Amino acid sequence: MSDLADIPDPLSLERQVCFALSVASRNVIAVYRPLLEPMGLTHPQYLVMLALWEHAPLAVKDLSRMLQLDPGTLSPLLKRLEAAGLVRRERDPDDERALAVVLTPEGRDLRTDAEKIPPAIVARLGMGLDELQHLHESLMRVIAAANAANGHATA
Amino acid sequence: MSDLADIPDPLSLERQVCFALSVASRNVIAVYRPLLEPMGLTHPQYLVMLALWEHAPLAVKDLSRMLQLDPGTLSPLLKRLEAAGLVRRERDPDDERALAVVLTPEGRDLRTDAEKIPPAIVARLGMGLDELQHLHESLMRVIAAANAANGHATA
DNA sequence: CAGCATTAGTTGGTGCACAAACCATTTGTA
DNA sequence: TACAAATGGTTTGTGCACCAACTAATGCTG
Repeated sequence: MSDLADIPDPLSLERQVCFALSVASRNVIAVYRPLLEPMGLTHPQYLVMLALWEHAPLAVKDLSRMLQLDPGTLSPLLKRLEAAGLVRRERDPDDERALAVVLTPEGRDLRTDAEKIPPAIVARLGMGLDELQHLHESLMRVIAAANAANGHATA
Repeated sequence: MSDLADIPDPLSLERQVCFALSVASRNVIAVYRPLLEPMGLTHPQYLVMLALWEHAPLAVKDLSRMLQLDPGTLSPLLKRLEAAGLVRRERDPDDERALAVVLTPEGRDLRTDAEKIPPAIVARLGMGLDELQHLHESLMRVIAAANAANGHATA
């Protein structure tokens, strides 16, 4: 008679793949929170600002592709950023459907504060840069694998 | 004159740490979604069921510690699981404050379906088990580092 | 050029996540 | 034994995240 207690539990084992990923994500974001809060940003808003500092102006479609986020998620988020005075949501004159999200001067200036965040995070985590780099490579492979599994283009 | 374009952008570079983590988490959960949906479970609910299949009965406090989730998140989630007929929320007779979350027969039976999920995920991702194992170890180190940074006990 | 499919964004609904305020039970102690 | 502190959960409010349905502008094709 097979004793279930003897078999290494696949549910317990595999739980670590998805579970560790979501816990790591949430807990690392929690490290960002006290640093972002004085800037008046949430973590997703911070990511949007990163994209804009690098590539503004951007359409919702572009942000959606870069951040791999639903337009339905970005739409209200961008309105909050606009209400905070960091961005403006204009219409692209060449295509009246598309939005051109641009930075306000205040939004541009916030970059100075944001530059202090990465070193502060690394210091708080107390992990080696090489290990973080290595983790990043692993994550990129998982992202590619998940995107392929979800039928997204490999781009 | 310093040309900013020449400097490797710390904001763009570091973005990968937090950003890759959240994208990987969301996109891997998206791989689970079509498998969990026919079971009537969301991914967080699946994690709660995993904990219960292994350790029921559990108090909200125990689930909160195991899954590293706020009690305020678990409370309505457990009510939805109860509404779905998978768990019952009883009172611990020894401590009327504590809840004893127990599995219903339907909740217990669902484990049979759940056992098909881990291999299906691995197949869909198409990644080697060794690489997943390696990723898991990296994630555990990040979780420990983040917990330390957030002032949690190292447990 | 008329009409239909496509594309860009928004809206509404459900559910997760966190923080703060709150309530009830227990525990510790003066 | 009364009462204050601590503990276990719930509630409320804000903000993500996804999906499906919708609107408006554009493009394509007969």
